[in-house]
Amino acid sequence: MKSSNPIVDKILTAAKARMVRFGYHKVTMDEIAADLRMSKNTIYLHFPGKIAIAKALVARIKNRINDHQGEIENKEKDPLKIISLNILFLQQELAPWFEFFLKDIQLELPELWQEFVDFRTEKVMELEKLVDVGIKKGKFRQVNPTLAVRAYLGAVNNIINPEILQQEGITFQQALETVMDIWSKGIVKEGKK
Amino acid sequence: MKSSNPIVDKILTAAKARMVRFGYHKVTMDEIAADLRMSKNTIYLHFPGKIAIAKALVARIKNRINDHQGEIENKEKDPLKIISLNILFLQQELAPWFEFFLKDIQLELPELWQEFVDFRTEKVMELEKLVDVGIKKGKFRQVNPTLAVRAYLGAVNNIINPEILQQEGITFQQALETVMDIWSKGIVKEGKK
DNA sequence: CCTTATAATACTAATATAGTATTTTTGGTA
DNA sequence: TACCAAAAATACTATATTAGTATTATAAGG
Repeated sequence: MKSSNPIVDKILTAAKARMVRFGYHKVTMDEIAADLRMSKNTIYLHFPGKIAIAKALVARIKNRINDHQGEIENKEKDPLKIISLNILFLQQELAPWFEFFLKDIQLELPELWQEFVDFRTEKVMELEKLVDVGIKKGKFRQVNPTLAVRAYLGAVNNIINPEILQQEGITFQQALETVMDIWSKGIVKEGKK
Repeated sequence: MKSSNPIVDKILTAAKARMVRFGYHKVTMDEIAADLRMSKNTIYLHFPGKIAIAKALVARIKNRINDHQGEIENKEKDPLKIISLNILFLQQELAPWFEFFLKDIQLELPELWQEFVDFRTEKVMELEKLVDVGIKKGKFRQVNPTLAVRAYLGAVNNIINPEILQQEGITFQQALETVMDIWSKGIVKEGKK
């Protein structure tokens, strides 16, 4: 993994901070420079333009996730735990980008958007394989792995939300355990089906 | 429920079609007029401006959902079924707006955004009460109703997706049944816990 | 006090678009 | 045919936005 120029890194970090919140289009080069207390010219010294920043951001997130990949599988043996940790990590890293940044990118830089989506699909498919293995081993019920993973992803996504956590007076970790609990055991009491 | 001018209705329908896909900001009055093969002046005859259209759209969706409210409860008795139908309807009606339109509105017309979010919260809370009743009656396990409903909403949201349905070769209805199945019974085989 | 790097500032040139004004077309009616 | 709305087509204005560049000011090191 190539470690990049620290200034380049600072620029990307500042760009990410804004673009994740407001989208690609609405963030101006002036704002990024102001955040960094850096001249706009200095930014143009390291990047040929705004588009290059978007591309670098996508490259960075892909690297980040790929770097962390595989660590979990070495430490955990329980397939439920492996799935849970993977989904947690994926959602934490990827979800923020979809909210605003990728909505803009989808319209303004469709090739880059496709690259991001393909990457995500690839990662999700790896999770589906894990569920599939669980089914084959007789540990899971005969559910559609794709739908099961998507359902879990959506559920986690909808609960990683500071507002709700605060409102419910629970920690992030507790919320995830609850979702995992529902996903694995369901909400219906046994014997009541 | 007041039935509005048919021209006003046409304008709103055209505006919705675009704004749901591209957001409020990116849709121009010229585009709406072109879609309708109608002069822009005619639009301005019925609406004082673009903002008024956004407000009317929000008002219309609220009316629509409120109108359909309650029908389900009269027809169904099984709480699981009631929850399922309610979540389905809510997600189908509301989810498309969040994708692009509300992202823009959140930044450009925050009061209107708040109105929409409050409305949604209100509806979700009604669902939580249903889960709560299920728990009190001993039909459901002792799960956090808020998280359970959010998890379900997120799961449904992540599966209402033409691409996935096609890829899996299943119908919309089948996908919903799967999600309901997982949500109620979990993915783990009984006796394997 | 000179030099270099970068911050601060100013500028340009292109683009977009809400809203209005004007002209043209159309379809109904006498 | 001639007239007359009403709405479509077209043109225009006025404003805002902002990527990218050029210029000037400032500060730190030698």
